[in-house]
Amino acid sequence: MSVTIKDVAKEAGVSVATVSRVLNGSCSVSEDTAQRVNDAVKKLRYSPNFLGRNLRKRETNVILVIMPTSEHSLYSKIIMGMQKYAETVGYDIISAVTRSASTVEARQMTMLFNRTVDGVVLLGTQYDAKQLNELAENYDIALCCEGVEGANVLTVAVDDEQAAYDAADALIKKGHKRIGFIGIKSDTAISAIARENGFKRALDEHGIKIDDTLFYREDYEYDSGAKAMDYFASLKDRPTAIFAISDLLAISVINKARDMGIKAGEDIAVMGFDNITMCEMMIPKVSTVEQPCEKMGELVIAKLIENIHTDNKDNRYYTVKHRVILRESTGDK
Amino acid sequence: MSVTIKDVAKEAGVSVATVSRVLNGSCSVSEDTAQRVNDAVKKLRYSPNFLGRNLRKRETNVILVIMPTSEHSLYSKIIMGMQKYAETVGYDIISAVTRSASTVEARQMTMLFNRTVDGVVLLGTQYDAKQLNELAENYDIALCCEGVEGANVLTVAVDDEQAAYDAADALIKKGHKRIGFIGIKSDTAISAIARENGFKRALDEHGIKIDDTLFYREDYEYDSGAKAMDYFASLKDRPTAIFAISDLLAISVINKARDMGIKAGEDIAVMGFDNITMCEMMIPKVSTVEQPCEKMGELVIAKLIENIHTDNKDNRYYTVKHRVILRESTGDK
DNA sequence: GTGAAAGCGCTAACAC
DNA sequence: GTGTTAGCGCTTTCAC
Repeated sequence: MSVTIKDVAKEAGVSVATVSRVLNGSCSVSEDTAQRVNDAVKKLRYSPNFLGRNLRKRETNVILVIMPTSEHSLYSKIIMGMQKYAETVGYDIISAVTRSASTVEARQMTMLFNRTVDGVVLLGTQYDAKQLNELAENYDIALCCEGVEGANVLTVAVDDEQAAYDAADALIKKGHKRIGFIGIKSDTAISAIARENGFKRALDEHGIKIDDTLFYREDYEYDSGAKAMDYFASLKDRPTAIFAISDLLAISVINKARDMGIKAGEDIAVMGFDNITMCEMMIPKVSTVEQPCEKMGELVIAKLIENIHTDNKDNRYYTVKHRVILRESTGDK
Repeated sequence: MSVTIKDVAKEAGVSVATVSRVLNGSCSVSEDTAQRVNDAVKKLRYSPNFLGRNLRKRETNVILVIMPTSEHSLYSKIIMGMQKYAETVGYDIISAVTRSASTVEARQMTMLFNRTVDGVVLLGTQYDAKQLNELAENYDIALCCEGVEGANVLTVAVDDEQAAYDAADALIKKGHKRIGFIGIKSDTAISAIARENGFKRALDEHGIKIDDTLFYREDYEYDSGAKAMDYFASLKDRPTAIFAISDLLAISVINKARDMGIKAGEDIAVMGFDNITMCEMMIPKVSTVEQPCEKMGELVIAKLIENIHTDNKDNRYYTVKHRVILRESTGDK
């Protein structure tokens, strides 16, 4: 049915070895034979079977990205960055979605174990440090966006602590002293923890006392932002600003506030985190902390590919530069 | 380095054939040996190399989804539906992004040619009917979301003509007679053309004369919605409603209108198309036509897998049910 | 410069 | 019920 290297060899009147040489750009082939082979390839519309090639070469030049959801423009942008870079070095990026289920994640990891892919990037994972370290011993894996405490695995992420510090700092410099914080309940999500720590440090360094009633913690679901707003509005002394550790939460806050007759950017300042595409499409446009998505994607793939080709694995934690972006939701233009 | 079926065989004291039988659930293995093999597998942490397996079986159980962008929740949802279904039948879905470049699309298609995947679903494509028909002769491909005129290729999509008709019908029934239409300039995007046709038919059947000045056509970019709004606002007799063939355009219209002091849902009705996640997060919430994403994903994968396993290819055009959803942007609740 | 042949890891037909 | 072996399509020594 499908045409193989043998067919091409027969058609060109050469051996399969020669065909292989031509296809892989070996120099030790006469121009004349190369021409004949190329003609045969074209005539038969031959496309080499990568299962055979990869089996032989023991590599696939494919990297798998595993993520909790594909409905997050942050991830889309990171993957875009990965692909742009991968393309330049002859790799392909494919992706799979876990829906945050560890069973699904484990299933998808089999593509790594069974050599369907050369490496895996985890954009948030259910694995713990111990499991990751064990995996990293035998396979090439990397974390992106979200590190794992105690994991000695190649990681690329922003400095969440400093980023949250800078966000809070920006709010404080605008005169806010009562700032509500929206985080998540978790002692494993280290980005969330770091963001809370950075936020607290900013208050601290500016001599603002930490008021536990101004902390609302639930999860990343859209509704949680509205619930937080409900809560903050119920306080006798409402905060004048709110910092949410994700844009989606911030957007939910803004919408909920409007329902209550409170205008974000005028009556209350709201700052998110991530700089998802929607931030610019909202009214008001949402202030946030930008993660340099394409950069992160590029870096993690570059480092992972290096690891794939060496025994001396790089398991460092790379930090990329964030940027506070002030827009209408904090009263800026 | 990596452990193979041979190692397991040696460890268990059996032949590789027996190991293979145990792994693939052949019944003709004694419980005792099966136990020994399984023990060996566990002990050595063996995971079969799928390159070898797939090469031999001439299939990979992987389907590739190629799409123009990953930053579109419509696509994310469709892929989610694909994955949920694929999982139940032992297939994996992987995806790749073309950024609407035909060269990138062609490059990614090589994964089909070189047998890295068993089939491909195109979520919008740069190929024309002739090319698709040629491809479909030798490979298993399907279109989803967006058909191609004249392509005899398995396709799953909504009935765009009827869907747009229903959307316009809903606006007309609310009393609107001057309805602006935002489409795109293209004579190849058949969904866009069908939507325009459906829109016109609705006007027609309700005895509303078609006014060419109420048609604005550009592209799917976010900014185009704002430009359209600019244009419509400049008309001496402004339309009372606007139907955009994508939610993003509708959202852009709503935002631009607000900048102009025109409130969507009160001063002007706005209806989009797709029912992307953002529709529910906007203020006002956006009325739209829902495409049953998960259903579409499930159906196209089911049919494609059927095709993979038969010589009698199904190249029908399957239509799935759309649904008009009225929300605040058309003055509904 | 080119061909013959081994072998990547696996499955399946064929023996026994 | 189990082992031997051919071969999937390819790359890469090793000859010549």
